[in-house]
Amino acid sequence: MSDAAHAHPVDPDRVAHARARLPSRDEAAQLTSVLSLMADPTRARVLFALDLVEELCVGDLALALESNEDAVGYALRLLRTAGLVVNRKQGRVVYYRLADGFPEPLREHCLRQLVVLSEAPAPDDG
Amino acid sequence: MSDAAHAHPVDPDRVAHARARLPSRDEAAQLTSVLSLMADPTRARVLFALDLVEELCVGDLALALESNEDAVGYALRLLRTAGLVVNRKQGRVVYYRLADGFPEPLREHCLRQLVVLSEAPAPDDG
DNA sequence: CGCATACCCGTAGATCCGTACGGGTATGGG
DNA sequence: CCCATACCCGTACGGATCTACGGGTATGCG
Repeated sequence: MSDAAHAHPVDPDRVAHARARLPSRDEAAQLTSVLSLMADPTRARVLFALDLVEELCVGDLALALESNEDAVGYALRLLRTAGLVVNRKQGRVVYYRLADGFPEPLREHCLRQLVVLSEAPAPDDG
Repeated sequence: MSDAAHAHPVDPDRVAHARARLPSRDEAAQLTSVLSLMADPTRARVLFALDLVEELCVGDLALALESNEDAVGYALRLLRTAGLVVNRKQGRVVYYRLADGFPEPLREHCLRQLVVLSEAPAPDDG
């Protein structure tokens, strides 16, 4: 029977405590959707690049990432739709930069911090 | 032609600058894999719950999340494989808690901070 | 020893995501 | 006016990811 958990909570107190403070599944989905946007190599590197040089057009972005325009274009589409980046059109060229309201703690503590974390491997399964 | 970007960089200087400092695609994949682990409603709530009450068995976790054992079991498997949570077996019951080396900044600045961010909607596409 | 519980694992199915491709629009130059 | 450039969009395909299901192992109880 995998469909249901046990009927007798082992720690009813802790279950109630967690249950009361836990974000709802809908709230969790909302905040994880933001996280999902950075949880992709291409998008993460796009954000890194824009953080480094402030502004870059699509073609240069593809060059900097050693990627192609398709991948970068798709990444920018999602980032733009989410409002994490904004664009400025000058002639035929479209320049992208991080949005003014780009989450500072997210950039500082997620992206940059994760570089450090990825260098510290996790212990094996128990 | 979507396969290649333009041959003439608009800002060769910025391209070179970004290219030199950018994490490689492999490094990016490694750090985004960590991010991907939290970028799921079930796993994020599991981590939230364990952060709140320190220790919880699988069944109680499913109760607290109002989920089923399958979803929680799968979430714990990935979290455990990645070394983000550890388990302790007492009799038939398996208790889970956050790993000792669980990234503090990740918990503090990603999970908790994202709750605030999710409440500030992003502007529309430009 | 036989049964129920608590959890784990492997597999199949559905669903989502990222990439590749073709075509379209707007700008700029000859 | 015609063509090349820079970028965007819609579609189709391959791959990854999550869920659901059946079965397996270990513990505790009578």
